[in-house]
Amino acid sequence: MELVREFFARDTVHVAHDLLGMKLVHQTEYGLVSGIIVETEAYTADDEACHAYRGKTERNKALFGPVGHAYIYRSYGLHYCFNMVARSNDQIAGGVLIRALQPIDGIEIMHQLRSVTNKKLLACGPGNVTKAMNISMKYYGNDLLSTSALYVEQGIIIDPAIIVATPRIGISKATDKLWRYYLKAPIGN
DNA sequence: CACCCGATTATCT
DNA sequence: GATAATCGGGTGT
Repeated sequence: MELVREFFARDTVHVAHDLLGMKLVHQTEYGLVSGIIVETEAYTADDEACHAYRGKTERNKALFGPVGHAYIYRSYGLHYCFNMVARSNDQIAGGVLIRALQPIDGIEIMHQLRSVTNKKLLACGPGNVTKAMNISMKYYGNDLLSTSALYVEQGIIIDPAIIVATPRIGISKATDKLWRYYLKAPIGN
């Protein structure tokens, strides 16, 4: 079951919270890989830690584009990080960083794409999510709600009681905002 | 136009 | 725990 566009046309922080439990699917050249989203972070245009904070550039333009599309950027010149564009009508830009997945389909493929065997660590960390899912810049700006190789769909229902909010990781500004969400307990299949 | 540094991670000690 | 790898915006000359 696919998500509706309106899901992403809400406050970025709410979307980041609600994306937990959703399923990210990628039809790769090696086969189908998918995982349940278990960790996210919200970034909005009025937030100093957000790439869109200083205005629109060639690199971050997707954050200003249509909601439900992909924003992908290179981090530290080495890794790729995957975001979903989400914002309400009164926000000019915003996105949700996908920090970790619980692998569901194509676990063998992920093993080949990465060199770790521990399933818990397969797609843990934003750079590792893109590596394990084989997501590259070719999906920059792609619609994640239309039928294509890379999309999100309804996953499992998460008990709000097991969702934890903490400051975001790896940033030096706006660390007072509790915009990182993850699951306190591992989820069963 | 040069310099600085980051929404990170693998690898080494 | 510390550090290298590596690239393109942002900032200020």
